[in-house]
Amino acid sequence: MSNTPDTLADTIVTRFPPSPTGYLHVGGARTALFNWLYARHTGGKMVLRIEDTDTARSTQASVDAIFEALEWLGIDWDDGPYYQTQRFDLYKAHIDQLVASGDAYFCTCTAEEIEAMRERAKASGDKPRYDGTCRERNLSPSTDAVVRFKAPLTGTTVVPDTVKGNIVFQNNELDDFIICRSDGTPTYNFVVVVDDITMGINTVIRGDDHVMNTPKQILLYNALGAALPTYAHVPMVLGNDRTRLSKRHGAMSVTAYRDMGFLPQAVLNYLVRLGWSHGDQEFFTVAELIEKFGLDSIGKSAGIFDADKLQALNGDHIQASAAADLVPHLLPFMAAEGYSAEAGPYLEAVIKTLKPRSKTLVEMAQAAHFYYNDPIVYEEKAAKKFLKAAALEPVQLLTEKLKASESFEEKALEQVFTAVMAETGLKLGKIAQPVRVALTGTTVSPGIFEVIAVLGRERVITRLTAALSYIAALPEG
RNA sequence: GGUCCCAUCGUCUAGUGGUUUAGGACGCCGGCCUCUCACGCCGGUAACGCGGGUUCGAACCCCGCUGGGAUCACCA
Repeated sequence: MSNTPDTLADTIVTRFPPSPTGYLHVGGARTALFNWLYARHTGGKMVLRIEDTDTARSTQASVDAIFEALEWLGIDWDDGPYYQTQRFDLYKAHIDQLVASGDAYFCTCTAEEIEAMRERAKASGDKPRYDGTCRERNLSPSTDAVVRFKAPLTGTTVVPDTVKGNIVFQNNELDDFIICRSDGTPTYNFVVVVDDITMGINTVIRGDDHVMNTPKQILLYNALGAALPTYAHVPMVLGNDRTRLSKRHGAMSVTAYRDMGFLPQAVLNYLVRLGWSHGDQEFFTVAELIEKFGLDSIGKSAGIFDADKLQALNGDHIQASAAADLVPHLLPFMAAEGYSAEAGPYLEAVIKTLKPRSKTLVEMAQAAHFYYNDPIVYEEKAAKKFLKAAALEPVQLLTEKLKASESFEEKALEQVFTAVMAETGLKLGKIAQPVRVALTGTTVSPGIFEVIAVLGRERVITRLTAALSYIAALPEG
């Protein structure tokens, strides 16, 4: 790993810095996606950085979960993963630098004293913040001292933001925030800046819940003598109650959507459209996104996560996918449904019949069950309505003709049905429904000719014969 | 409460002063297609938060209000 900043000034370098305190949720995934798309779009690079300085809450399981989610989404990176806990020496050096330059100082105020300060400020209607007790005391390092950044008391700090324009903060709203805890570990706002500088990050795309941190970070850039990155604070993704996404909003983890039968490209497509637009276009392939994504058409207002729309989009992506490409995604869901299938022409033919009628892979796996399920178990209502005496003659006739038919192509099958209709005088519905129940166990399935063609002669004859026996065994009446 | 951000159909959005009776998508409701359910197609429902300006003309520009959100740690 290298700490050399990228020297190619016009190469875009973005980053995705998750903190491993849980799974990757949809909001985080969108942030990763925007950074990734922008890097890919510009031919730049994306850095992955694990922000694990909160050792109490960070877990390896979370790190693994994040990798797993990113991999499923197809989001990769060019540099890293870096772990902040492995960079403490670097942070320490920068803290020393700021202390030496007079931009930071040691503070020995206790938690109680700080608390009292806040109470006093609140009582007098002021902003509760550090009052600068140790600011000019020139204290030396000691075991219980923290290091505070010496923030300017007057003036303004402006955050130049690509999405929101210039955001102006009064410096007297900021206080001397802590950059190094009494246990010697650096704090978030500090490590982010040191990392972004040393990793050569020149484009920071993140949720706008970070805008309040940005002036502090800008002050740090200034003190460290580094050039500011381009900022793009993207509006947040909210739950349907319009508040920050959290546990109570139900499924939030990216992998939960994988497990519910969503395609990664559909999730990506949905997420990118939540806050970014390209005219009226709704459907995008990943390649198209890379080609078209840009910071200029990111919206300004927060968006609400809408599972219905995701599902509709998932249906579109299923429909747009080649059957062969769906195979590896579908197989695990078939296994979960309790039956096994194997990749091959049969599965692909099955998928073709199901693509237009499936919103998720779970639905598809459920709907595909009958193609593999022998013998067919009839749904009670379906059997009662269609597998009765009246169906005996046409189904018998159809079975005979099917046995004799040379071809099992849909065209030929249609002719067979036409012949049966002519001989029995029945309409197609009267014949197709009993056959559908005989072949699938239900009244709902893909087109009857499709089903017969895909199942093939052997299965069809076996199932029709079984249905005939079933009807024959029925008690009179 | 302070600070900051935001404001077009229920939701995601197009729209950057006149081409707008405000378009698309999801959802919802009808209809068509039809061997079932879907798909598809056709049609419908539904929005510029309010009040002031600026302008010959405002969804688009300015101000105020209201509403919503974010954030205020020795978390990240």
